[in-house]
Amino acid sequence: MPYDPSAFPPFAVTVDLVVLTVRRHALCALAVRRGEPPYQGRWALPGGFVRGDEDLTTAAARELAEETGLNAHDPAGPVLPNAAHLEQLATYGDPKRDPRMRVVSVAHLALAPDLPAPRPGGDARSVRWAPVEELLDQEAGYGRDGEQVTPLAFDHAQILADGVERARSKIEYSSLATAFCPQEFTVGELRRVYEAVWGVALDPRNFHRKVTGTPGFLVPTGGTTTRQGGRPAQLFRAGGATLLNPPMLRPEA
Amino acid sequence: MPYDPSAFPPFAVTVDLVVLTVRRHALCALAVRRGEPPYQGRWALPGGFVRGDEDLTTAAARELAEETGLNAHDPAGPVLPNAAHLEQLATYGDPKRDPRMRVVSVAHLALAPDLPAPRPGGDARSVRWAPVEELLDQEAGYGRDGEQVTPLAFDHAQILADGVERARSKIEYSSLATAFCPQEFTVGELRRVYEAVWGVALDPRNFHRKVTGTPGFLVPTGGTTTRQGGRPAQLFRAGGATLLNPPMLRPEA
DNA sequence: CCTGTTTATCGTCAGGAAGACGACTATGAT
DNA sequence: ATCATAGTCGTCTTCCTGACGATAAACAGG
Repeated sequence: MPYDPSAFPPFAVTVDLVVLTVRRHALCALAVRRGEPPYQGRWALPGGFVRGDEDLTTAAARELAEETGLNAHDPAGPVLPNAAHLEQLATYGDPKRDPRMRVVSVAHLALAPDLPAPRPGGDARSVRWAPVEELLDQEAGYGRDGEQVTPLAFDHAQILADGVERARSKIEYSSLATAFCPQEFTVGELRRVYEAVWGVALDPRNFHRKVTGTPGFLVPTGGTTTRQGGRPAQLFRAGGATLLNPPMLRPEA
Repeated sequence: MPYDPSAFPPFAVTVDLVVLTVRRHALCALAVRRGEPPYQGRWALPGGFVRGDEDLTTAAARELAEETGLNAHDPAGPVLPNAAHLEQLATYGDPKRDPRMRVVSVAHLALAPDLPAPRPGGDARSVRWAPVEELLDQEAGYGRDGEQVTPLAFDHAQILADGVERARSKIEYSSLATAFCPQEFTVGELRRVYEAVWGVALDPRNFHRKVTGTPGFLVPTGGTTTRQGGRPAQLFRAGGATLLNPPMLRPEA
């Protein structure tokens, strides 16, 4: 019964990317403006077709590089300067999600540090970092700079919401928040990542105690910096630990 | 560039199911024997093609019903007697995972209580509950009853391992362990679920304090049972809570 | 130079949760 | 009657967290 090669409906398979970063104390996602129907002129998540000989993760990494110039971080390989965390998020396959044909999209989640160049990819006008709050709040109407904000194309609002929720919960029990930081960073910078992703204020003293007391989370590099103003802060790199035990606790209310 | 309808490679899309239950103090998964090449005679996860007009979750629920007679549990609907938890697990799309053609499989995870009828589905000889340890340990060679055990077909060993890991971590911070129990169950039965899924022994006194002290986890029904021998135990139903805060802690070593 | 502001870092204390484990209870089996 | 088996309630110690006081090291401006 299964696998009759002559009797299965053909699908198009795409990858869509939720690329998150923290800019100006806000969690932002990469959005591209669609140049053709359907949803012409609307913002959408970057993505594209999976090629015939390509793995899903490979396709996602390729799209990520095309849009941002970021390399997917290979846990086995060396630490690259432009490395982003990349993982599979979920797969969306409602028969009506694309009006033209049956498309199944394997969404991926990428976490990147704040990029010096806002739009290193191909065409500049149609790619931007937008606060996720702005992209998800369909009632907002207008963004920060007066640009009209309409709901994201296709089911991308749902995909983005799922990606944001994944990131919010995953930084609780893993060291993934460091993926939002440059290679060297301070405890305060890491704290501001948590505050931006969770949208809450954290006590600097308790946060400092927690992260410096978790073995393998942070490794001091010896240097200090004063780029945030105030007293110089120690610089750290991400340690080898990936799972935090006990986890960071996200405040309730 | 994206979505040129004439220029995308066609894929077959399937759903594969990791159906877990707890039988005789062991975590077991549903396996079907393949009747045709490739991997003829090997055990595999149940699954099948997604139909042309069908959502992914719908396809998974349909396959689950076909193989086990279980209904997928709809959180919004009433509590059905034969309801299993069903959620999307991950998607597997290596170009070579099926030697015949390009197949992308959206794996789903289902958790079911121990079924009175071991193989309620279609053909009986070729479906069985097997301890996951047996299915995943490719060196085992022979199962409990002398039946030869070979590695699962395709990449199903990886899919099963991912599903088991998802279940193991998810019962930590959610009330999902109750999906392995009948509608009414005792604290001891719930504890044996945790012990089987995690493969560890838990202190009955601390476990009792924890689960009865977590608001919304368990609701006493008033009845008692002595089906486990010993002193009669209170019967409970699953409460409304889905997230456990603080979570159950999985012992380290 | 002194003062106020900002950020970083250390310390203290009370409350809650978890692991270890003793004690008692209510069944059925011998 | 005695024992074995499960279930349930308590106690104690330890660890972690949240709240928050205090000090340190930079910069800005008068």
